Amino acid sequence: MGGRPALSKGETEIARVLWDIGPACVRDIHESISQSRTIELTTVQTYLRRLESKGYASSRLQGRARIYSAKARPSTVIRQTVDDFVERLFGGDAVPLVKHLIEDRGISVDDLRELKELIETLERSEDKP
Amino acid sequence: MGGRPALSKGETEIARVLWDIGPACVRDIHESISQSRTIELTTVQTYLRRLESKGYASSRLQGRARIYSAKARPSTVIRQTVDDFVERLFGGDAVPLVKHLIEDRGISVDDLRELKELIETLERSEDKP
DNA sequence: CCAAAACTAGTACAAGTGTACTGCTTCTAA
DNA sequence: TTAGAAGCAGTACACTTGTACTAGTTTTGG
Repeated sequence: MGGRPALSKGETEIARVLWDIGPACVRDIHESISQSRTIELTTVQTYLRRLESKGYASSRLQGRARIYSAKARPSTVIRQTVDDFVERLFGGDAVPLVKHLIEDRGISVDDLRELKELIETLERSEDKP
Repeated sequence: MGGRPALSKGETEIARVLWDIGPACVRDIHESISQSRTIELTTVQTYLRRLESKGYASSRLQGRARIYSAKARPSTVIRQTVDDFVERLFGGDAVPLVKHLIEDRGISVDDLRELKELIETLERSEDKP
């Protein structure tokens, strides 16, 4: 499929920020991440370079600064990553994972209701295809 | 937390087999995996050694053969792995992942019903704690 | 008894990852 | 106008991971 090599943990962290704050320079990303943990600016720089070389980001020089933008859409990346994860840990069956998540994850009553509605909608649409 | 280093992809594959078929020697595990993909026996051996050194398995010699047993319970490992995963990809919020899974994963009508019941049970129990 | 089979322990090694330093260049403020 | 800040590209390096070979040791079928 996508052909892109999978993202590592650290790369995913950076990609999320990039999706979040949109096109940004190294410093912006670094600042965003620094709020939750310590990391060197040059480390962020390395990740961004790797993201670009794997095809998940692109960059252009704007004046003196290099601006990075996400290239793959989050939904695509999430899909691939989740596929892989479910395969790895549950042999491809998503149901046990869903159960684990809703049972074990302190999901709020409101969210539960919303999920239930989502399920009901799906049931209806699969009932009469 | 748990102190154990995280499992890699390949290690997880082996650990799942170990949970599945219970204490087993290298050859047993190898045979089980060979049904779905090609892998050298010695590769399996290496994985088992690594599982042991990371604290996820233990082994004893039974006669000439070394028998490996899982040491961590699946639920524990799954919890840790899922925690990490949700954090990494969704900033700790499980709801989007659940949505993705039930919307996008071709879950059967029967399973959907079951999930709905699970949710209803949870709603009731959280309603009056 | 002996060659082949079954096992193990040890070692290897390239690719990927996390983390970061260095050194060069261009702005900018005093 | 010049020293420090801000950028960037390049390089480094130890650790992990995936994958496997090799060389020994014990067992076993003929």
